[in-house]
Amino acid sequence: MARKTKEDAENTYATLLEAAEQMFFDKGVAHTTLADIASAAGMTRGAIYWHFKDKGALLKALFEQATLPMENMLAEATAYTDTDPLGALRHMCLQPLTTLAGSPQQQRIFNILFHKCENVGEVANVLKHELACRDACMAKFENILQQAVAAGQLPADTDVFLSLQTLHNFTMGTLREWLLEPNSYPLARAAPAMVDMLIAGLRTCPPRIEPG
Amino acid sequence: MARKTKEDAENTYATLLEAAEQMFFDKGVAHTTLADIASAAGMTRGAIYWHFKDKGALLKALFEQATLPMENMLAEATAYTDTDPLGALRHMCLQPLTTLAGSPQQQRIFNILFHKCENVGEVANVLKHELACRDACMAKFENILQQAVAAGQLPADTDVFLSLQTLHNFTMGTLREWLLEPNSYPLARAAPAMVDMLIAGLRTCPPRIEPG
DNA sequence: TATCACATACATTCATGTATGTTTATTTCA
DNA sequence: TGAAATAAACATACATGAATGTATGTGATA
Repeated sequence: MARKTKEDAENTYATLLEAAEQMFFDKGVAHTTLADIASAAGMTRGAIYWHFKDKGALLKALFEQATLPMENMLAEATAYTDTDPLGALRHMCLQPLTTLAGSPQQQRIFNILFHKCENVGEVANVLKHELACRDACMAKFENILQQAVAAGQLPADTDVFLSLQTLHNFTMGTLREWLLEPNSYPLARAAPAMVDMLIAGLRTCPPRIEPG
Repeated sequence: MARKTKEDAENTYATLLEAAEQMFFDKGVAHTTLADIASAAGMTRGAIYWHFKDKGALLKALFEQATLPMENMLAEATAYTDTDPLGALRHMCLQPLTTLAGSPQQQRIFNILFHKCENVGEVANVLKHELACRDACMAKFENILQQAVAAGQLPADTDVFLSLQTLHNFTMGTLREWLLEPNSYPLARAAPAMVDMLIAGLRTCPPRIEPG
């Protein structure tokens, strides 16, 4: 057609992102063609090539929406200072689980991340940013764990690194596995019990620094 | 070339599988062409089309190698009868972690499973078998958990289902995350400490059956 | 009137599937 | 037993379709 108003253009930009999200979710990143996305958005590939360089740029724009909540969590957790490290830890473990359970859009995006894309080549490059965000989160986590040890909430010989890994692995695994069958159990209600169990384990039998 | 002896043929079959494994690992399932695989195996696509119907059949054959250890674990766990359910549980949680840590080939295959393929369309169909195996494992797990409750090793009001999910999520998450950076820590040595922590949490603060 | 925001048309590449060729191990039969 | 026939185990060649990127067209808007 023709030139639209600036608002119209931004609208089609968003529409294209939504269509991409839907198509990636349905057919996987590698198997969705730009024609698929354009068609789902009710346009042609011309619109896509106008707003994005290629499929990789589309994916990157899509995933950048997903890192925002992570960064929010980071900022929020920083507010929780040293009054109750273990409580902060609990909160930080819970946060991604409950927010995911409450946001269908995040569910689609993380479903794409976990199950609908290959971590190779161009996509891997896009995911570098996610990894950086993850590392920042884990650094924060480790910091809080150390505070918990220092505050006497955890045994002195706790292996902070392994504790960190355990919590992280559980969290990521829960996100991934729950997304496979979101109706198998209510994540938002179940998450507190799960996390409390982990923290109880952390207090009674934390991973110790191994000799050798 | 021409007709080889039967042994030769089986040899090329295995070679093709190895090449596919390597290429899937390097470039992802969707982005590896049959020409890539054939070339890596030192042959042409003719060989592939002779031994396999298409790429999906190749992938299926490759993944069937991966389910074998799972089924072994299942059989092995069945041997552990009701003398010590919690001990059996510990063993079953540990098994996949330690075997993965010890088998480079399993590491490649599971890496493909987790990070190098899209769970959509044809591939999703191939993975149905894995899911079925997983379900069998989880049923066994649940059974053992119930035995542990019955034997008094776990509180009577333990939510067996949620306990199961928690352990399962941790296990899958650990496999996935460790494969992203296998050198970040020695999984085989770390796994016992991690699993013991989880089981301690299970004993001291298991997920309870929620009212409502 | 220029340019924005697309749609349309075109050229190219690439992967797939199939059809056919080729060589050699088996089998068969005299 | 030995030669011809068959069929196994691939390689090669070809046809097809699909996806991409780009080039160009076009109508509204500022």
